[in-house]
Amino acid sequence: MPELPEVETIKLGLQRKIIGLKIKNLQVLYPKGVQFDPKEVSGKKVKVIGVWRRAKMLGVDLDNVILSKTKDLDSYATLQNDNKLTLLFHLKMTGQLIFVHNSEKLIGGHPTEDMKGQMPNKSTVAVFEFSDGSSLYFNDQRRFGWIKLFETQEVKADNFKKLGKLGPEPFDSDFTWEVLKTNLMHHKLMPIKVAIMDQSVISGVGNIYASESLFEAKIDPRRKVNSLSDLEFKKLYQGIKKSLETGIKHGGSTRAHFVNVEGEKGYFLDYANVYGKEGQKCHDCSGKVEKIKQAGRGTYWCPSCQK
DNA sequence: TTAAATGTTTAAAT
DNA sequence: CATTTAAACATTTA
Repeated sequence: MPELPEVETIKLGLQRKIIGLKIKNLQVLYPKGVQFDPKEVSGKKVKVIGVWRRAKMLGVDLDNVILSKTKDLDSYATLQNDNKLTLLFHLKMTGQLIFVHNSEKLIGGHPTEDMKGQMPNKSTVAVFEFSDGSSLYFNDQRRFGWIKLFETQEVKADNFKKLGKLGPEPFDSDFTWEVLKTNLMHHKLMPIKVAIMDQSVISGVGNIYASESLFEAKIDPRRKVNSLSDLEFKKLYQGIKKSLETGIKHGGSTRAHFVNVEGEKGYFLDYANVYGKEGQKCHDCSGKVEKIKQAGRGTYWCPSCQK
């Protein structure tokens, strides 16, 4: 599930909580979801030194050196990394990462009721047990998600080339509306909503934020890419950034921050303008939100203000 | 019972 | 060859 904002939120949470911890054991409950030998990271010999995100993937850098203190958690990992290991997570549609320490819980990913309950549960794929007694649970209802193990320098080389053909990160400074237009125009005849979700066009936008972005930009999701004007590409560029920012601001689709048993409040979908709002009144006009199907996926939009 | 669910890969069709 | 669509993956829930 998680799209960029959800994975970003999880990243920010884990950076605060697991950096510096040593992995005592990796327990695997669903072997297909863990594509390496768990012994390679078990036995207290590796320590978490960094957590990062690329597209919808989450990386956890491991090392066995003593670290000096740094404020910037992002650059932490890149300081010293030669021939060290990196865990790579993809949560796909229904993945969750749940960090538990004493009575505290950090949850992120696909929102379900059981994520608040006892761990592990029936959807638990793997459990990282740290030497301080805390644990990180990787749950995945539909079991599409996975964890892989790479050499850090290998996975980070050439702007994460190993991870596939990935478009620019939406918040990188070299991502401009012109870049967005150029990449989208590789799919001239595709409906704009379908094209936005291609990860080689732009990284991290999935089904929720594609609908939200087009609503922000007031563009009909069925429009062919080559029918957009430059002004509309600019509006779409802004719409993508705005909807992703809003998602991150609200902690992604899940709370994804610390809670003490109580405290479960709303999540991003409560703030969405159109996603999941079929039949409801449009936030911006007097129209009604509709749902259509595009490339096998649901698209939500307001026909009266998205032209 | 059928459809759909926040993703990606691969095969098939155009 | 390039582009686009559909199926597949596995499970739960409406």
